Amino acid sequence: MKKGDHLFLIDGSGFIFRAFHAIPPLNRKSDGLPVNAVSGFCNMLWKLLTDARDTSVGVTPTHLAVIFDYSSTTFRKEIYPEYKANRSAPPEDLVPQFGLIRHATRAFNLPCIETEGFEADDIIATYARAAEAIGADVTIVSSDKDLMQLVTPNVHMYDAMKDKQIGIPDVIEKWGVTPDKMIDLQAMTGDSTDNVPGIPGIGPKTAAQLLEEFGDLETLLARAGEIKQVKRRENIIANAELARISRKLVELRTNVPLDMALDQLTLEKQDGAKLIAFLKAMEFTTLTRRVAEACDCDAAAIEPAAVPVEWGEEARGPDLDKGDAATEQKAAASETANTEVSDKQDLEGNKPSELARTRAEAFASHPIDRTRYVTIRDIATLQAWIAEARETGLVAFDTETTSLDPMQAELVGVSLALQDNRTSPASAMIKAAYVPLAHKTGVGDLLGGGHAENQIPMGEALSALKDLLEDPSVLKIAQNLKYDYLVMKRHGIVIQSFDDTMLMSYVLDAGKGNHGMDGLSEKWLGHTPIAYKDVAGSGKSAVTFDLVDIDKATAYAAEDADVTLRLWLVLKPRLVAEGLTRIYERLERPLVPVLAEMEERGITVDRQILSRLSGELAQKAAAAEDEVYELAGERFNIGSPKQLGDILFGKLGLPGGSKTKTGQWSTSAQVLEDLAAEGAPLPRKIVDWRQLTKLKSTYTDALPGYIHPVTKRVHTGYSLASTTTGRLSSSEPNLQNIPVRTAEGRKIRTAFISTPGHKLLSADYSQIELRVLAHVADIPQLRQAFADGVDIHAMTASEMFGVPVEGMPSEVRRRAKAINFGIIYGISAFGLANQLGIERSEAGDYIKKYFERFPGIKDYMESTKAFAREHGYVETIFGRRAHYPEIKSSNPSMRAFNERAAINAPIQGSAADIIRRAMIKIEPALAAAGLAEQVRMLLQVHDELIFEVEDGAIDKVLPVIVSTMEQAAMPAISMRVPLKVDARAAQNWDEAH
DNA sequence: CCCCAACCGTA
DNA sequence: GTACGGTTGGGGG
Repeated sequence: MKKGDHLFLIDGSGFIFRAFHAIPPLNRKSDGLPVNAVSGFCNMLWKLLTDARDTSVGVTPTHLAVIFDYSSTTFRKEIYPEYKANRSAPPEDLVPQFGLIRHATRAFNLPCIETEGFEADDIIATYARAAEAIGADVTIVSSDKDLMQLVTPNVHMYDAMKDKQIGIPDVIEKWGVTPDKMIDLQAMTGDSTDNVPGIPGIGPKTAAQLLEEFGDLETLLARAGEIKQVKRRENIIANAELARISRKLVELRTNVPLDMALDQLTLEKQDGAKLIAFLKAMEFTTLTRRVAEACDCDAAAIEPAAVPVEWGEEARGPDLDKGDAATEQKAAASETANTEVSDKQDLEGNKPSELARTRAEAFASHPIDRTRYVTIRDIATLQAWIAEARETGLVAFDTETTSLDPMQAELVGVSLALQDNRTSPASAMIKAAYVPLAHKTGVGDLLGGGHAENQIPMGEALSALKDLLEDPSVLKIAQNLKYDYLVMKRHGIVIQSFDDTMLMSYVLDAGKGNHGMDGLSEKWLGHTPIAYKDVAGSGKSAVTFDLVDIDKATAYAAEDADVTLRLWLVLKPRLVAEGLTRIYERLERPLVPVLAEMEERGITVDRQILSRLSGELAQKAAAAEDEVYELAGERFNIGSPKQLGDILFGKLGLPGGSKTKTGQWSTSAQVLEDLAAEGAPLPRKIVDWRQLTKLKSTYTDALPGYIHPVTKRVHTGYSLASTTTGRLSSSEPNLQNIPVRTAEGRKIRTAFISTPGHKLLSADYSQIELRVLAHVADIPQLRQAFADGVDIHAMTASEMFGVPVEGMPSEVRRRAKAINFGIIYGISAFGLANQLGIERSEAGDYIKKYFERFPGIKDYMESTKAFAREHGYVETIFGRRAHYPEIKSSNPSMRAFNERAAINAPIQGSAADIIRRAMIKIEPALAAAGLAEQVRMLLQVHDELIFEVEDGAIDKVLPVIVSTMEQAAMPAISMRVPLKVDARAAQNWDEAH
């Protein structure tokens, strides 16, 4: 072997397990012998031997060996007798395949290597290092994390089942550490399948974080006293020795005595007849035919080989850690394709944080070049792009449509961006294209223009795109994917495997401005994309995108995909570096399809009811208006606070209350109520008029305009990334602010109805934010009260004022309730005084008293503020961050405002996280109960979920929903306070609530 | 035509 | 005192 050679080391035991679980066991020989793993193994080998160049490895091997485990009694047992002690017997159908795979290896004329006392991984490690020392390149065919410690610039891994190369950046992105730190990481996290103990309570994320901070395990153990988290510190100190043993278990030996020298692994010519004989025995007809073609043999003339099958115990060497189906599935599910950045040229960053920077710099030297964009006008070219996306496993994707409303939008074209691996440096080169599908000609033409020429027919293009978008092995990257998801879903395409750069930015930087593409592009790429209005015009002259010239459309649309891919390359490693991957993957990304489906379903709103209410409101408002003019002595625009102020405080000379920030007299409801209390009749009428006109204009008049012409339902849009705390927001229409507090307002809710044969089911969390407060601040009395299910505000009042709960005056309870809410909002004496209509000094006394009774609350507030000042953000109980960059402002009121917001955010945000988790879990929970078909989740209103349920299924559905919601924090967080959910079903939203 | 302030609906 | 979005009036361009 010499410099420049390429050695392939195949982890035979690992592959067989992986293939066994990945390939359906349908694949049996006619006599019933299961051969699915053997089949996968043979196909993979053939592919690598004949056209490895066409896989993502991209090179042809000069040397190759298949390595197996010999037995499970290795030196590791001596270090730690419990090593792999908990493994279970392999599945019955797998047992005979171990022997068959060794036969297969020999049939391929390949070295079949195993050494007693050592695991396959140690042999692989030894060969890899030896080859590397000579200057050869190495590809380890395996996706086992235990081998990732071997990855270097010259040693790659290759996941044959996903056709994915794993290099340094991939290890970093998956585990948050460089490959050389993998040993330390595994030593800390342990491995349940191998029974490697590790340090209890330390998972991959924590381990990566600690390694980023301390450098390596030994340093960490030496300086463990510096760790702030008490429990973590104690765990690490107590288990230091266990960690050291674990390290010995996971560190691979690179000095295993080798039976075959590297030179003996030279790839030999195939013996076609021998291979075909084996393949025929296995009844692999397709592969037999291919091999026969390739070696120009007559397969029919070759007799199947006699292959002995070992069913029994003596079948050697299953390496069970690779065989834990649950582990494998989890890995496959959590790993939605990692970056495919090739690092052949550049040794990209040693830390994820540096990777983000390195890439941003790479983009600076390869700025966006719109002249390179292409317009795809024929199906063959589109197919070629799709094939390339399959190779790289990564594609940025964007749709162009006729509307911002995904329920109305007509698809006009799609754009794609790919990493171009043939250019160098690979990390910086991206190619992008636009596929026009429904552009029209003749803008300004009276006939409205016809279909533009040279566009791929919509159906043909969609069918090709469907294969790509639904392929789980290709990661689709989009900005605000929910939009594209809905548009494509309406065309029968359900996007699988995706990332959303908007959501990544949101998870990283909530509270630091918007997460729109143009802003992110400026911020991370220093590039200003073409403005939409420069392409489609604005205002009266604006046209829909189908009327945009295709060349202009290409520049605009392809750029969007290009920018999106570049953003992803920068944001993905940042997510890892900041330890936020989990939040993104568990709390953010899974909500995209959930919300998209809620938006798509919509809810029925009864036009007649609203119309009748509008009439009633119009009459009442007109009557109120007349009375206002009567009392004012003249007609004026009541809706103008300016004119109203002139009447009230000028003409009538009523005492003005507060002023607005522009110096106008305030005419707020609060001010008017105060004036009414003084006995003036006009202010009361104004308040009434305002309520009536508000209900009419915002709700009864506006809602019918949102009824979709086809579905006849109202489809709100949810924004996942527009609040600082993690709440959703709803718009067009906003269905999170439908009136409920007044009887008049509640009538509007009666217009939200279920479809025939169904009921609306409303399930809402009771006092969720106070419960979260009791949990995070750990207040014994509050915890007890919630555990006992008593009236929380009455309990608070009783504690503070010494009044027994029995027979408590409602005013006393009201004050306690206001204080409880005030606490959640980051209380101030000013605000509380305002709320209760008392003196500021009195409010201050209440707060003081409250802090005396519940000192933990004060502690929580102070420590939250200190945390916010130190880090610039606060965290929810699940680790979501809300940033407050102005928390150190020199402006006292600005600073105080930020402090209150920072105190509120973990409470509001944790509650938001809990309901997010519930929303993600609901569908699977219902499906598990066999009820998925009878229920549709329609709306979310911060602490409430509204479902449409088939009449007959309500009794079964209700408990599933209630318990899913109540258990939603588990298992991530075990709440110190129970969560309580109330649920009810009725014909309309008013009665259900 | 666009933007802001004021106001008010929800949790 | 926290977090939103929608409507209206009104001013500036």
